[in-house]
Amino acid sequence: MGRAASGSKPVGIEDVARAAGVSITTVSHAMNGRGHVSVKTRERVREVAASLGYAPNRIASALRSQRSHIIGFVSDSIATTPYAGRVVFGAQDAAAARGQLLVVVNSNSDSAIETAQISALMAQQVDAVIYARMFHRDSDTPAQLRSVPTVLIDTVDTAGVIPSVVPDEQQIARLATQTLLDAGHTRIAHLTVATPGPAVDGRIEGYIATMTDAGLEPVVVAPPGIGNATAGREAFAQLAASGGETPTAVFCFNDPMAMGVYQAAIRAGIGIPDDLSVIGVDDFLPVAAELLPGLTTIALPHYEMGVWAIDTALAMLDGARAADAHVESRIAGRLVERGSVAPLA
Amino acid sequence: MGRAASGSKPVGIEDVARAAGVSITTVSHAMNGRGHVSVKTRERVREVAASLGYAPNRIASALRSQRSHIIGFVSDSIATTPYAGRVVFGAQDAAAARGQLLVVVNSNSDSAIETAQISALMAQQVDAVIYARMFHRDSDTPAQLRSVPTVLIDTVDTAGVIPSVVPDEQQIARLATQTLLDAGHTRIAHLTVATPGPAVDGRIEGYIATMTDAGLEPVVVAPPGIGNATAGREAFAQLAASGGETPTAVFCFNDPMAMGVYQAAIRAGIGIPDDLSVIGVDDFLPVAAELLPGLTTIALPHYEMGVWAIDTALAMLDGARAADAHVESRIAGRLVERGSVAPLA
DNA sequence: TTGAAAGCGCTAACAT
DNA sequence: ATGTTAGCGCTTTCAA
Repeated sequence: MGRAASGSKPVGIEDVARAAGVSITTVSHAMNGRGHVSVKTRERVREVAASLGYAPNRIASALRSQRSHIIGFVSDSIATTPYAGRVVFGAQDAAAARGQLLVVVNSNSDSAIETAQISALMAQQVDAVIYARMFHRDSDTPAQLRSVPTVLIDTVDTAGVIPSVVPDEQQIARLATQTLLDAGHTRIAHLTVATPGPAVDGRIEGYIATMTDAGLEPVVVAPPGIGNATAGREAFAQLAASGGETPTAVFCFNDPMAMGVYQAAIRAGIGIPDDLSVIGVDDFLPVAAELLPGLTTIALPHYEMGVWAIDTALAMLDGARAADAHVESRIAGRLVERGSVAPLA
Repeated sequence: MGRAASGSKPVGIEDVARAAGVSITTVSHAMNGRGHVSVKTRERVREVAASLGYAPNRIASALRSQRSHIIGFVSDSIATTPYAGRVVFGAQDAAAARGQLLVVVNSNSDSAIETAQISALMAQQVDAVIYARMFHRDSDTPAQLRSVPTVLIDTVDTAGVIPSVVPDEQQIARLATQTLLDAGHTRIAHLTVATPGPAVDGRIEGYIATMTDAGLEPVVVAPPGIGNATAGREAFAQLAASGGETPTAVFCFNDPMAMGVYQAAIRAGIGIPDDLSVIGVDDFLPVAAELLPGLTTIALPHYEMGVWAIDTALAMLDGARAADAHVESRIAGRLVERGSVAPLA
C-alpha cells in the first residue's frame, strides 16, 4: 500500500551514496551545497542523483533540520470571495520560487474551525503562517501563532508588532480620481457605502484630498449596506434625486457597485462613457471585463500582497526580526483601462 | 529562529509520558486509539496531554508511519478561473473533516511548472493527489503520479483506470431545459459555442433530447469562441437574424453568455423575464446574483466534486482498489432560482 | 575534503 | 495491559 504499492521502492540517499561511491554525509552536503565538498565530487553526486531520480525525503529532512518547508496560509474566506484566490496564487508562486509548499486552510469565518485548523498547521511544523482576514478587520492575532513567524494580509496587528500588508487605499482613490480629472472631468462624485472600514474610509479620504487639491467640490454618496450592485443603483438614484448639477463622472467604491451604476444608467437612458464616465476598484475579472463597455478600474494588489507576505515571512525565518520589515506595509493599486472612461466632450 | 524562539520548547510525547507516569508507547497508543490500553489509562493520558497542550509532531509521526496526512491538490487554473476556488474549498472541507491537510499547487497550465510542483508534492510524501484540470480535457495523467493514489477532477483518464469525477452535463442540460418547459415555454433555444468539448457537447445532447422528448423543435445557436458575454450577444443576434419565430426562452451554455444576452436584450428593448426567460449554468455568484433581474441558473457541483475526490482518494489509501470506485463519476447540477425565468404569459 | 555516529520525535514489533 | 527496543531517512556534530 501507499508509495511502495506500485513497484520498486523509492530511491534514498543511501542508494545515491552507494552508486557514487561516497558516504551519505557527502551526498547530503553535495545536494544541499553545505559543508566542504570538492566541486568534482559535488558534480558527480548530483549527476548520479539525477540519473537515479533521487529526491530527498522532505519529511525526514524536516524532522532532522526542524524546517518543514511548508508555509501555512489561513484565510477566513477563500470560498466566499473570489479575490482570495488571487492572494493565494501570489503566495503560491512566491512559495514555489523559494522551494516552499503552501498549505491553505480555510475557516469560513468560524473561529472554532479556525483554531482547529491552526493547530493542525502547528502540528505539521509549518515554518511560518500567513494570516489573511478579508472580512474581520482589526484582528487579535491568535495566541497559537506566537511561536511561529506570522504575517498578516488585509488586516493589521492591533498590537503593532506583527508585519502586515494592505492595499494603499488612499493611493487607489487618488489614482481613480486623477484618472477622471485627467480626462477633463470636474463634476466627479464618489459612490461608496455607509459602512465604515479601512477601505471605505481610506478611499473617501483619498478622493476628497484629490478633489480639494484640484480646487473642486467633492460629492460623496453613501447608501447603507455592502458594496454590491444594489448599492450602486441606490447611490446613482440618490445622486439623480439630489437636484444639483449631475456629475459627468463617478468613482465607485468597487466593481459590483459600478455594475449597479451601469444598470441604473441604462434605464435612465444615460450612455456610458458618452454621457457618464465610470471607474471602479477591484478588477474583478469576469465582471469588469464582461460589462459593456468594459469597466475601467483600479486593480487591487492581491497577487502582490501574497508575494510580499511570503517574502517577509521567509525573511523573518532567516533571522530578520519583525521590526526589520515595515510593520504596516501598503501596496499600490494599478489602473486597468477599458472603455468606461472618456474625455469630457 | 524557528519554533523555539519565543520561549519554552514544545511539549513532546515524553513530557506527557512522564506527567502521566506511563511509557511513551502507552501515550502513543492512548492518543491514537491503537493497541490495548485500559480505558482508565487512556482517559488519564488524554487528560494530561490536553492539559499540557500536547499535539503530536506530525512530521515525526509521518516519518515513522509513512503517512504524511497531507493530500496534494494540483490545479492548472486556480487563479484563472473563479470556479477553481469552490473545488478547492470542497476538498479542503473534506480533508479537514478527515484529519488531512491540503497542499494546493498551481501550474497555470505550464507543464514544466506542473512537473516541478508534482515532484515537490511527491518529495513531501503526500498520501494522495487530486488532479484538477479545468482547461485541458483528455489528460494523460503524469507518470510521476503512478506511485500514489490519484483522483481526477473535471477530466477523465484516457486509460480508464484512474477514478474521476465530472459534472453530469446531460443532467444539467435536461434540468435547465425542463425548467423552461415547466414554465410553459415551447420555443426554447440553446445558446452555446462552436468549440467542442465534453461540457459543450453534453449540454447540447441533453438539450436536444429533452426537447425531442417533449415533441418540440430544438434550436441550437453556436457562435465561435469561448463562452463569454461577447458570445452571448453574438448568439442573440444570430437568433434575431434567423428570421423564424423568435424563442420565448433561452438556455445559455454558461452565466457569462447569459450576461451577454441581458446586454443584447436591453438594447433590443426586450424585457427579461417578461418578454424572454433566460437560464444559465455555473451559478458564478458575483455575476449571477448581481444581474438585474437575478439570473436563474444551474449550479455546477464544484464543492461536491472536491469532496468526492478527497473521499475517494482516502478510500483508495485505506485499501480500496481504484476499481471499487466508479471510474467515471458524474455529479448532478442544482437549480438556483432567481428572477430570470417567468411563466409564459 | 571526507566520513562515522548520533539523533530529530515519533510508531511498530516484539517482549514482558 | 504495559514497556523496551529499534528504526523511519535524513542532517548535523565531530573526528579523521
